[in-house]
Amino acid sequence: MASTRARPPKATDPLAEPLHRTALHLLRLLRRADDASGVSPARLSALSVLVFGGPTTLGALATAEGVSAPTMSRLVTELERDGYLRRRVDPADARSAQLEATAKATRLLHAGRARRLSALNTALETLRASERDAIAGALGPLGALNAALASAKPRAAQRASRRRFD
Amino acid sequence: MASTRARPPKATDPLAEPLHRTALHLLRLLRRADDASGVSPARLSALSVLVFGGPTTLGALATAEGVSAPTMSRLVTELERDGYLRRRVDPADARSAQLEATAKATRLLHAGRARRLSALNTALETLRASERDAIAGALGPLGALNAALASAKPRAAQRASRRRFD
DNA sequence: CCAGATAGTTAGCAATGCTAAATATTATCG
DNA sequence: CGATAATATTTAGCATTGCTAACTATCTGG
Repeated sequence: MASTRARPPKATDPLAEPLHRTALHLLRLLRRADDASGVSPARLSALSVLVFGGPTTLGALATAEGVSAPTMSRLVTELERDGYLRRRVDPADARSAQLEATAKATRLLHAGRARRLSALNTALETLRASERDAIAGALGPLGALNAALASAKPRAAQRASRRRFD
Repeated sequence: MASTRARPPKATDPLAEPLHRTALHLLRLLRRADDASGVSPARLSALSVLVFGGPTTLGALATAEGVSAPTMSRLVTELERDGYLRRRVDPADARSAQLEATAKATRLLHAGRARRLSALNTALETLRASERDAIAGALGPLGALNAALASAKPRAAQRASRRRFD
C-alpha cells in the first residue's frame, strides 16, 4: 500500500495534473484534422508561419519554429520545390532572402484551418452555454499561465518546436 | 474545386481559435520538462503506459500509443535492452508476452512527472486566486469538449499517438 | 583589402513512423 | 489428425524530421 507514498510534489494545487491531461487530449484530437492536407507536418507548420505571419528569412523562420537552421533549410528547399513558397533575394544583402508563401500555400493553409476550426466549433456547439462561458473565462488566465511558464523556463528552447498554426 | 469554398467557417464561436492556440502553447512549454530524462520521447511515452497503466501485451501497447506493431516492437526491444521492461511469456500462448515495467522505469517516470507538475505548479502560483478559479472551472467543460471531439471523429485513430503520461 | 561576423547549405547520423513480407503459434474445420 | 486460417511479433527497407560539424558566400570594420 505504499502507492501514494511517491507524494505528488505539493498537492496544494490540484489543477496541474488535470490541466495537463486535458490540454494534451485536446491537441491530440485536433491534430487529426491536418492529416488530410497531403503536406508533411513540419512543412505544414513552417508554411503556416509564412501564410499567417507574412514573409521572413530562413533564419527567422527556423527560430520561430524552434528548429535549427539546417533543418529549416531543408524544409524550405522542399516547400520551394513543391511550389509552396518563393525566395526573394534581398538586393541589399545577397546572403539571405525573404521567403514568401505562394497562393497555393495560402489555399492549403486556409482549407486546413477551416477543417480544424470546424471540428472544434462543432464540438463546442454540443456544450451548454454555461460550459462555453467557463471555457471562455479561462482563456485569459491560461494565457497568463503560459506567460509565466515561458518566462520561468527560458532554458533550452530546442525541442520546443511543433508550432503548426496559431 | 467547387466543394471546398474557403468560407471562414462560422465565426460565431470566437472560442475555437484562442483555445487551440492556448492549448498548443501550454503543451509545448510543458514538454520541456521531459527533455532531461535521458530516454527518447517515444520510449518514454510507451513506458508511461506500462508504469501507470500496468502490464499489457505489445499489440495492446501499440494500439494505446497509436503506433503500428512494428514500431512498438522496436521500441520495446530497445526499452528491454536498456532495462526498463521485462517480457513475461504467457504459458498459454507463446505468441505474445506481458510487458512489465521495471523498478528502474517506475523511478524514471515518477521523477519525470514530478518535474513536469512542479513546473506547472510554480507557474500556477504566480496567478491570482480568481484566475486559478477560472481555470479550475473550465476543466470540466473542457473535458466535455474533448469527449465531444472524440466521439465526433472516431475516424482513423492512426496518427493520434503521442500519449506520454496521463 | 583582410579578419571576423553572418546567413545558409552540405554531410552524415539518430529517432520515429509506416507498409510489406516473413515467422511462429494457436485455432478450426473436415 | 492434419491442412489451413487467424494471430502476434519481428524483419526489411524506406521516408520524415532533428541535430551537430564543417564549408561557402557575403557583409562589415579597420
